[in-house]
Amino acid sequence: MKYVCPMNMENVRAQMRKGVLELCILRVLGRGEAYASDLLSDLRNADMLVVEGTLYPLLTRMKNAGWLDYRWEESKSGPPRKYYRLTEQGLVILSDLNREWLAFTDAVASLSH
Amino acid sequence: MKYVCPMNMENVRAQMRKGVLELCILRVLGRGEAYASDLLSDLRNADMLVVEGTLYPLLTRMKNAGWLDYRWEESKSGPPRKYYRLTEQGLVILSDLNREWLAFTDAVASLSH
DNA sequence: CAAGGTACTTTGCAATACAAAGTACTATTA
DNA sequence: TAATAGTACTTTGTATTGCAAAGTACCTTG
Repeated sequence: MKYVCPMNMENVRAQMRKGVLELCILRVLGRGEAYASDLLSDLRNADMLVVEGTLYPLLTRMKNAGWLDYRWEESKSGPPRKYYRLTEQGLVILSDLNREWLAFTDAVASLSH
Repeated sequence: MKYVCPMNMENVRAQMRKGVLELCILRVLGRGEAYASDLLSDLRNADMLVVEGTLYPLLTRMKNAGWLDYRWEESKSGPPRKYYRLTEQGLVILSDLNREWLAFTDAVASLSH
């Protein structure tokens, strides 16, 4: 069975999003703590389409890396929520990634001509 | 064996690059035809680290998608080279991706606050 | 207690970047 | 001409990870 290349615009858009998801999550959390649904709506409002199956594992990875931690909070309308916030290390990473992102967009711009 | 999260800065940088590699390649080819080594040095000059094992399969995928084609050219110092250039469709895709990239950087910027 | 909504988790698959090894052509040098 | 080095393209195997979809669990409402 021959491999078929799924090269198309929507796929490329998705690829772009992948690379900066961490940065985007850190940025949103830089505004204050939030739980997964908050993050999902903030990211979607910014046209950064994300689904649960992507976000939850990513939050777990970032938490394991020490960038985030969370506290449980009871909800009036459902199960308890994990409210994530930046750790001190997460703040440093956010600032590193912001710098990285600037350098990166410059690099892409330099290829325009 | 427990999965260990490789969440670190270098990995995130690599993720960022992945998403825009197609765009960068199209941009370089927008300046004129080029073969793989040309592309590698242009991309590296722009700090977009890429290795052969990444570039060659990607060029093949883009060619299969109809974005690129190539012609063979003899070389005085080695085996013949595949000179890639944008197809008409590739030009359209490049302009689409440029627009996409603008919208995308705006979206990321909107998350800053 | 059944149904529905919310929140978090898990599983399986597909896409793909990369390292590393492989194939092949040309020029140089002994 | 045989060996070596340089260049160019290809292939293979592995690891990462986004996503769809299904699963688990908690809470409220009728």
